[in-house]
Amino acid sequence: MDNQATKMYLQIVRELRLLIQSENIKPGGKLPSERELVERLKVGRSTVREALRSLELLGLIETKRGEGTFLTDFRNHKLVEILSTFILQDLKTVKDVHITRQTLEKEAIRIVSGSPVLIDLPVWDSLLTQLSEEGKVHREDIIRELLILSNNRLSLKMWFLLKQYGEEPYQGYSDVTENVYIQQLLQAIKDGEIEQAVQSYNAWTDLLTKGRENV
Amino acid sequence: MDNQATKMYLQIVRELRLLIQSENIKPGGKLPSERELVERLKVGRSTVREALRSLELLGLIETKRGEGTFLTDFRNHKLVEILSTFILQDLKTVKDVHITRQTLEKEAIRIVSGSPVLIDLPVWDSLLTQLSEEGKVHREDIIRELLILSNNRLSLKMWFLLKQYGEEPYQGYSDVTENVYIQQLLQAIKDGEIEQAVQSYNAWTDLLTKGRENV
DNA sequence: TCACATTGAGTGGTCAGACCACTATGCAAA
DNA sequence: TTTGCATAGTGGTCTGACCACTCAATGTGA
Repeated sequence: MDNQATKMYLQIVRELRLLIQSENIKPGGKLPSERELVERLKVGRSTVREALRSLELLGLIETKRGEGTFLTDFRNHKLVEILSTFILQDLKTVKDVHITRQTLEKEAIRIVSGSPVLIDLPVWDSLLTQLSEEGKVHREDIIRELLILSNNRLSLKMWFLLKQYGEEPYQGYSDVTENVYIQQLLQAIKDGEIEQAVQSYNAWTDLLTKGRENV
Repeated sequence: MDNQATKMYLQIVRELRLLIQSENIKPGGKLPSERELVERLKVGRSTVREALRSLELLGLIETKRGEGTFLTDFRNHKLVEILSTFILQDLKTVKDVHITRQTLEKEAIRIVSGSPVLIDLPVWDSLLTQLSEEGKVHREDIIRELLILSNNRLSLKMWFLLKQYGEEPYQGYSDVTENVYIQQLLQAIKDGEIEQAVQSYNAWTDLLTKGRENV
């Protein structure tokens, strides 16, 4: 019936976004019933429900049996609002996604490197050891550790989202050069050398990005 | 059949996690087909699909028509736990919002200051003039200009959102000290002195934030 | 009139079955 | 051996049917 590459339920998620906007449905407000959405969007109910379930798991909507579906009242949960734009709207420019993501990563590096407590954690030595013994450490493992330690859940959450919705631009590019940068980064963090750490990060990232086209 | 308060599809999400663990399905690995899950979990296929769709929107799984459902290629299944935790309870602090926002602002400053083209724009002189003549420039005007010039729509959008949904911690705090920092910032941008610009920004922001803590 | 019980419409929750579109696989034909 | 095609298996979608629940209109008895 529908050869679209984009899956129907994602289409519906977008439609819902527009609907909420055009009908000015506010947090706590009621959305059209599933059966009404079926008519208006000309899709099956199960498909509508797949879209709604996804949004519910994300905390964007709330369903009450016998009553209806409601926009989550996130007056106190602004996080959700931010997440919703990521999910509901298209992040077109891949480049923007990558840069923003790198911004978050760099800030995490700055925060961690600037914390006397965090730079003394054994994890850095552990990673350095792994690097020298196994010859490889996954980029994501390091970055994730940094984001988590920087202790900003909002940033961490955004990072996850950006990571998911922007394709991974860093291919398995393991070679000696990369390992040097990684080692520099880890060492700089250990030493609390903030700008040196960022610089190593940049060099590392540039190396991995270079393999790609002039995006 | 099921009067449980917990919704079935959430139950299935949990079951899936257990299943992944017990069968040691690794990232990239294949999950049981929808029809097999129906038999094993004794539920309807649409219910299974609701659970799968949610996980897909979260980026935890990936589905390929004609092939099957696969675990997204994460390094650690710890990610799943972390994400789940986020979904279940959204602990956010206003502080996180502010810090994340400042991260975006600082990156914009770095980008603009590092661009020979951007630092030569007349807008900086214009703002400096306004500052000396009128004795005041709105913080938001400057920051917005920076964000826009940094030419990253995603960051700009995120910034707007954070600004809108996180309360504004910086209110009319105009005094001589603040103007000094603003002037330093603008001058540093003009000169292309990246770190000096960031430093001025930090001092400026600290000043405004400090005034608020006493409230 | 008032308080309470009943009923019915509307809504989300779940299930079963039916197609469709796509993919991989194995077997038969060249 | 290589090629081509039929087929089984998979996700994608739709339909219709119940169930469980909520709410408000309705009805009923004191």
